[in-house]
Amino acid sequence: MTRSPSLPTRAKLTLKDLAARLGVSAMTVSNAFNRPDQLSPELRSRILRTASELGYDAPAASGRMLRTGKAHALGLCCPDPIGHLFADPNAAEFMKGIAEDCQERQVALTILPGFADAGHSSALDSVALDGIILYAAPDAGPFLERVLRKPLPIVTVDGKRRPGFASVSIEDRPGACEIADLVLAHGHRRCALFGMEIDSGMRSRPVTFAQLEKATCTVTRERARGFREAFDRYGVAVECLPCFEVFRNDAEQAYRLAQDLFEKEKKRPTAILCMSDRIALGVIGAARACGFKVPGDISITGFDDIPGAALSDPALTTVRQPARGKGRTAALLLLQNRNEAIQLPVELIVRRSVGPVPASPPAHWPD
Amino acid sequence: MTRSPSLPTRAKLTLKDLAARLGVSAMTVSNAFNRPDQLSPELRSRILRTASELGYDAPAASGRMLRTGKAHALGLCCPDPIGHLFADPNAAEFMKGIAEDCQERQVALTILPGFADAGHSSALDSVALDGIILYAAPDAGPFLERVLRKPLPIVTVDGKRRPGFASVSIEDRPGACEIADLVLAHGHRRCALFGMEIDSGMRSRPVTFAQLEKATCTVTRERARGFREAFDRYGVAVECLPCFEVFRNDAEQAYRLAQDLFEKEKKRPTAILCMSDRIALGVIGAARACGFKVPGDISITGFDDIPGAALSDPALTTVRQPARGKGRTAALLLLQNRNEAIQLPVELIVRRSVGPVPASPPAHWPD
DNA sequence: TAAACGATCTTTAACGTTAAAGGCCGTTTT
DNA sequence: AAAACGGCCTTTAACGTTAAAGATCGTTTA
Repeated sequence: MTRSPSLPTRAKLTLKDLAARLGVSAMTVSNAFNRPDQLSPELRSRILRTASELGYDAPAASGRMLRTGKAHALGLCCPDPIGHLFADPNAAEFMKGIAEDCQERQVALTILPGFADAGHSSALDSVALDGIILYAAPDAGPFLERVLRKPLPIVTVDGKRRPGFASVSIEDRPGACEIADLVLAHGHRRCALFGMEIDSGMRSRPVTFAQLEKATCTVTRERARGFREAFDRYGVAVECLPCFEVFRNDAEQAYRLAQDLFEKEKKRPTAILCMSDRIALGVIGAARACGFKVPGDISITGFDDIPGAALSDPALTTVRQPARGKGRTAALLLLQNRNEAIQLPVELIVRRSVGPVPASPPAHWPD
Repeated sequence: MTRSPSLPTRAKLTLKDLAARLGVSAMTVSNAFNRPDQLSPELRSRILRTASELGYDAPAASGRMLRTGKAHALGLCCPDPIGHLFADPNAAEFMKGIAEDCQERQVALTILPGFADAGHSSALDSVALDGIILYAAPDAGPFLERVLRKPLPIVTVDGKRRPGFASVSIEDRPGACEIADLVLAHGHRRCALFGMEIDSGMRSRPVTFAQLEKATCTVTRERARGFREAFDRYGVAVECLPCFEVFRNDAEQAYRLAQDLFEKEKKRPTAILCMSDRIALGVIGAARACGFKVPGDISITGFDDIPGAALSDPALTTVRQPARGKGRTAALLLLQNRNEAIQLPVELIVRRSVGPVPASPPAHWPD
């Protein structure tokens, strides 16, 4: 099936071809497209008309890029599979923020695929970009190294701050501390902690608090430390709390881990602190599936304040982070070539998922 | 703040510079990166080592692109603001599908910004791409024209099929017909219809069925026609049904329109057919806010089967479309340069949001 | 022993564009 | 009348890369 039998075949035309055809210089044709003030209106319209007739669309981007050095595209690097950016509501909000800026400035947003394997064949080297947003990268690893070597402006988001690179992050630690404080102030002492991934190992599992605190994933680590600050203040030994690592921030995995916890754990937590709303939503689901009332039997908190957090049942008490603002800020730093480290504020959002410690434990729970 | 004071300043190095420094030809350096079999391992490692020392990262993408003609990127064009792609669950699933293919083939996914205004300055002309996925484009308009003129492989998704262009769509009409049939088979006759946008006018409003049927937005139009087929079969005059256009498929807008309908409309519908799950979810919310039971008082149906559809209360009866498969297929057609028109099947998913016509109308509803 | 070969590296010539400088000519300034 | 100017178009020279063909030389084949 041919493209369009009626139209003149789109043999690849260039500025030069057009120029030859018109009897003008290539430069003049270029100017017709890019700098209307550089030639007479008549000639310009003649050029554009002929271009249109011949099926010449516009100066080729690749030639222009080589010459001008501008790719008109911002790259987004993310160690997780790309689908994650669309599946995770918090990531999606972040992307929306970037997208808004890109839209305004007429710059494309290029999502880079993760690595297939080693070797120099990765798309990272083949795609033309004006800058890179490195999202949620772990503290180290070959992926990171490769990206950081790129001779491009780079801004790291939700990652370790690196001297010489722009960065955007949020108040992970203070936020975690504040919400843990809220839970502790309600009298809870026996708590369980659900965190995001610790490193690039792909699994969900029970872990120690120390492991969370030493996560190579910055966000996990910082939120863990925030939790510790609050627990320390109340004299609660954080090492004794049951902790869990949830792979890729997935609600279902959190659901399963929580179910396990509810079924097996002897010491019953009266509150569960989750490092993300997605996890919290999964845990709430598990709690209800096991017959517990939230917050009557168990209090549960989240982090992020994703759009669904207010709509859950019960509405989730959480820490709001400006995910979209994070995206806008990152794009802005890149587009304005500003090398700054910016930390955005968070806000405690008290809804209905935290209550006082239940007078008596749920009947069917072993004490 | 300088980038990295300790490293040698990243003056822009080229293959040539490196080659000169090493005393070899530029071609050999190029081969060191791209075709290891073309030179001795010793020389290659010497080259790579020196490159690393000098801070030469990899052959510049812009040069490579010009020479090879490959951009290693697929473009995504969407007439709506980019944020939509992340906000709309169905669009997000579609994007995930594309992303999966891109990931596998190590191709980047470039999201193009919509148009700022007229003129040739749009990113569409400045960004290098290997192909374009045109998503949910209306049947006509300047945006469309511009995109279709591009001398690139193009696949239209959820849009009008055009001779000479690849396309991917789903069974919108049969799906709509089938679910309308289900509702009618339950005895419902007095129905209301909620559709997506009709054209690029940005508003939500009551419309006539004829307007829906003539929408320039292909999906809206096709689903309307599917509805008509079913209603015709049952001898129900579709022209008399209250219809609504919901701007940008937004749940909140649907909520408001539905509230209006419940408050003002004399003839009370016993069923509401929505052209998307998002709309349906909004309508369900409005129904409950007005004190109606679903499906006790009103039956409500959706379309798409987004992830949230099964989780809503009541679980939504809807038509499942393979949104992710749509994405994969589109990317595949582009990457394999296949010029085909593919229509993917849909499936009726019966859950709990459709019931029989209530024996008596809700007490507080005027008859 | 001559010819063919393979491994390794080099040379040449684009790929399509645009920044910068230059030429030409009619008009205005001094 | 010479000089300066501005409008309009052209020339030149990259931008950084790689496909294709060529050179060189030691080794294998006929």
